[in-house]
Amino acid sequence: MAMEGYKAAELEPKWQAFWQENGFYKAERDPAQKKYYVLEMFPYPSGKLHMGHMRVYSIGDVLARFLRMRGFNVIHPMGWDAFGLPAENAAKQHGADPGEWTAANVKLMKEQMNALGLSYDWAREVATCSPEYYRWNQWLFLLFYKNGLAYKKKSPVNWCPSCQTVLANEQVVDGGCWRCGSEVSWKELEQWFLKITDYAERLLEDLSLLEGWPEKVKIMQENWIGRSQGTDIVFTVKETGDRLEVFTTRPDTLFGVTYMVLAPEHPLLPKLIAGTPQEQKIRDFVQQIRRESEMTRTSADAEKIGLFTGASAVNPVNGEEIPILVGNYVLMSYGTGAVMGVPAHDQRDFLFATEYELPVRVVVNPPGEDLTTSPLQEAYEGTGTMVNSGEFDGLPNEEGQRAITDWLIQRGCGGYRVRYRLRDWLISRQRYWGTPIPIVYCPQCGPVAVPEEKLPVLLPKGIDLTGTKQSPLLESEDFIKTRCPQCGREARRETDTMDTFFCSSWYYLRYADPLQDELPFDKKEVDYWLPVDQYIGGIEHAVLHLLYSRFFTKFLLDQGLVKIKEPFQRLLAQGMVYKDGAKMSKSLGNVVNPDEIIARYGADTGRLFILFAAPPERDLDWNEQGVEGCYRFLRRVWRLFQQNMVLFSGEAGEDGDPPAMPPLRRVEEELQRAQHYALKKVTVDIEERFNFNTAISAIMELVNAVYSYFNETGEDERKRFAPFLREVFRSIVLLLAPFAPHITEELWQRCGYKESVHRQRWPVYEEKYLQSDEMEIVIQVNGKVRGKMLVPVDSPEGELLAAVYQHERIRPYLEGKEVVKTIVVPGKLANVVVR
RNA sequence: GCCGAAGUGGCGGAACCGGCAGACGCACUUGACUCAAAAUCAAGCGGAGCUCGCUCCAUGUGGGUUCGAGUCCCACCUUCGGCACCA
Repeated sequence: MAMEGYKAAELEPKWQAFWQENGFYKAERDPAQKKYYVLEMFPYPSGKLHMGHMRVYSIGDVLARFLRMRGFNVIHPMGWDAFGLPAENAAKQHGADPGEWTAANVKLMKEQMNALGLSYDWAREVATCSPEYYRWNQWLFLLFYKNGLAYKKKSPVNWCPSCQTVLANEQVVDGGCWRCGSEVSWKELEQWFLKITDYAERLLEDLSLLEGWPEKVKIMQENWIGRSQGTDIVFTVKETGDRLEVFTTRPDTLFGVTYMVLAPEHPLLPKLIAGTPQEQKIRDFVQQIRRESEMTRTSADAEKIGLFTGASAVNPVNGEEIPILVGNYVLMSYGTGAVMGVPAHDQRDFLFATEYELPVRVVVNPPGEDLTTSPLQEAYEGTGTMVNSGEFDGLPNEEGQRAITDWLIQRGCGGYRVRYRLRDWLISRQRYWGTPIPIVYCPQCGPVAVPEEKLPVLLPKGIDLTGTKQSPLLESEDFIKTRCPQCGREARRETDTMDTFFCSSWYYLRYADPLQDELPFDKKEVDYWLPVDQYIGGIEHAVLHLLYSRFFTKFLLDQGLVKIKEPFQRLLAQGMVYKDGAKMSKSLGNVVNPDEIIARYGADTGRLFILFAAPPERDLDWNEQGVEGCYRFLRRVWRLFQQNMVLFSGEAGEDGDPPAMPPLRRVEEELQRAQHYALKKVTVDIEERFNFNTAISAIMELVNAVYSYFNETGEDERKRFAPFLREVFRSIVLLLAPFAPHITEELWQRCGYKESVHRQRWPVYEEKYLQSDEMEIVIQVNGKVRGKMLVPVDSPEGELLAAVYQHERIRPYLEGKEVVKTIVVPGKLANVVVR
């Protein structure tokens, strides 16, 4: 009889339809059950899944399926990060409606996801571009606004000339736009910001709660927040009497200050230079700096330029007068926009002072050295003893930091200060395809929030996106013209839309209650399902999306809308997918699409390979032959079952009644050990280590073990041990089920089981089957392996050593030597040290 | 420059607590089946030496700790990632 071959193309759609029709992956709140929230970062609906998607979603699906089998009430939702620039560009290029274009893409990608056999609860699907969703963006924006956390201000902002919109700091990568790479320039614009800086300390502190996050991501966030503890010091401008504040982390070097530098944008600057001979020169300089992009201006190798203003500042600690300069390297956006120059103890200042022939004064001596006697060759940035510092001389400089700051506090000219590198989050975008910011400008009342019951402010349709106005919404008179919600007079709407990261900062909460139309989500649902227990996504969001989401969660906690401090309990940052060592890209022509893989081998093979080729957090190289290998493995499993279906039929027990199975022999016991070893290994690898690659290899080993068992035994033995072999076969299917859901469902059904394999409990290993009465131990002499032997498991050390000394391979090494020491590691090895 | 991660066969990768380095897979070689091929099954597969049983060498480099180091410590090299005038 010809054996039926493995036909993925037939069985995969069959089972996908079956799961769908039977609502297999619907999740319901059930306080009696322990929940588990598995979430993968939702995609932008570009129209096509790529390998990176296939990888994240495969990882998430294995976890979701595994955890269901472990008995958790698993929520595994999916949706669409559907606002954004590509839809708008498609509209410009092909005249498509962004909404229709997006909807068509969503449909395509959803089909692809289903073809991969991903176990999503589609009843919870959300699309951020639907009014039912973005309405709550607006609602949340107003909540921020009412709490003083959303504000508008005019400031120099990052501008991407190609995307024609502003960018948040987090979205500027190496001086270029995160999306298109174009060099980012400056623009002075009135823009909406969210006050994420109010949460800087908590965002930093609570990183310690995130035990399940990769250290790397936490460090990146820590650096981004950039907390720095220091002192604010008030100098006085001699000529005008103005206060001039600086921030420093080295107040101990205050006596070493020999000049001061202001940022070109410093508000005091025009006053300082007014009417001086150098006024015009400095104005030109400032103009020139402002035209430069942030990239040029802040790149580390840009030349440091300083110009003397002619004014001088008075050092509060010693009344000394020092020159005030203006410099291109001082940033208005950090600290106070003014820095004190201490050339002796800061290498940057040292180089600058040398260039401009400013004095260098040592105020900290390294232990056992005196730097004051000869000219410095470089700055001394280390610790030491204070000198040239009046009453503070002789103090260790760390103490001096406190002493000087306290001294300043007493005289009202300074104090301790913590500063952050983090800036407020700029959320305005001059784009069409985004959430309209729900604000109305009234000539009488100023900016007014759109009342809650008037939400959503709908995005108008039929806008000419090829227009040249600052923002596409300015093209629509119908949209702009409105009435003031307060006084009813004619007013105009805000035309900026929100950064799409706003949408993705809370979508994981909406999944808990996706149809809710009274609130963004019902607290009851969110309190049950949240936090996300396992979040999976790309490392590229280490700062952006993950920081914003943490910020939202903390704000919502303060507002009493959620009761969690952190949204994502555990985070898995998966690596990238490469092909032949290079990034997959159209220009290289090395793109492999999930579609092709599904068509050629089936989803199960594709999933298996992408999980087998590398551990999830590492980069993965796509290799066609590796895919073949996984395909071969699945066919091998298929054949194994097809050839042994008799085990599952009545024929196994010839007489009809269940035959008494004879006691297992050594060969069966070994197979049983392999079985339970795999049960243990796969469980631990998925649950504790996310090492799907080694989990899969353990299943392969078990299959290999079955093959070799069959090689060593005959037909009748298989029949005799059928009940045992059935258990082994069941284990294989169950272990493989999360990875290859279709083939396992088919095999399970063919074995005669009625209920789905995905509704089974995860098999549990038994320690007793892992043990053997004999073990092979390694014998070493002086730490080198010299032999092996089989010993009873719990043979006492003495007996074991006696056997070692008698061992024919070992004896030659011991002859004429003195045994100095012996080491016995139970179950592993015996080492004899001789001299 | 600062912070972080990683360097293991021809390749992807194992080795979890310091205990047989190279699991599993790919590629390759050989045998069986076949008219032949594919598929499949079986066997081999880090390097060198040789009396074919072993011996020596081998986890980026150089040191160290230890009976024993891919694993721990010190220094260095290389690659990748993040930050980068942050006062």
